[in-house]
Amino acid sequence: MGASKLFMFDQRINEVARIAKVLAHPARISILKYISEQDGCICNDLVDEIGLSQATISQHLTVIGNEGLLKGTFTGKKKSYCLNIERFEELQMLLNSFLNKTKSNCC
Amino acid sequence: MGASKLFMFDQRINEVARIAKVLAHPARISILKYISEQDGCICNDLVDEIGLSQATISQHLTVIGNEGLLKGTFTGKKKSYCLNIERFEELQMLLNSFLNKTKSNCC
DNA sequence: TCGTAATATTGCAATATTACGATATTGTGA
DNA sequence: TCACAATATCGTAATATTGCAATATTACGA
Repeated sequence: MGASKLFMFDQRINEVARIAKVLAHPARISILKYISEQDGCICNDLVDEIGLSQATISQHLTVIGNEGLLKGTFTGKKKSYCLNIERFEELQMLLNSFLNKTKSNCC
Repeated sequence: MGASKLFMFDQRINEVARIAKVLAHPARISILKYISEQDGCICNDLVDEIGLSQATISQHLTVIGNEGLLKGTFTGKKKSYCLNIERFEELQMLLNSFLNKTKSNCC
């Protein structure tokens, strides 16, 4: 019942799914978009921009961060987030590697 | 509280998230992988292959199908699923379009 | 027509995710 | 040190997803 039979899938497959999960919520897409547009940004900007509560934004940032997609630096009491481009590209490549392999043969 | 504040995000953003959501579960990744490897396949094969119940597999197939990723043809009482490559590539392009735009500027 | 095989749907239980108020933490400047 | 601003974490409610047994549907062959 319920979820989490993840154990039964091989690592590669779980990895692709995990990457996709980060992108699977519009708030996180918005956050990534905004961060990239701002060339570094701040959580509170996101709260204003996206219109979700500070707690919720912070939570989404954690989800994105857990996949290694963010570099955050404190400047004073504010935290500047920006993309970890290397990791970002790595994930994009993993995704595309799966997608390309999948579409290569078909009926 | 809880979920679904999707209305507040623009269409483009919701679309990317929706695409990612299809890929956000290892069972669905496995299904896509298996279908592509088999050059057309059958639901019951998937049940054996993936080890989830027939009902669950069928459900996942519906999720994948709702994004237009499957073409199913009945041959007798069996249903042959295969990838809708055109749609598959379209989604891949949408994803990459977002990812590329996002990573292009950074601090 | 019946029985059977393959797939879909329904109903429901278990989990996971999302959201937010309240509170904690951390750093700054007075 | 104290008050304040920015961010993180906790607790909890609402919603969504996942999974399966049971049942329905559909198509075939006898």
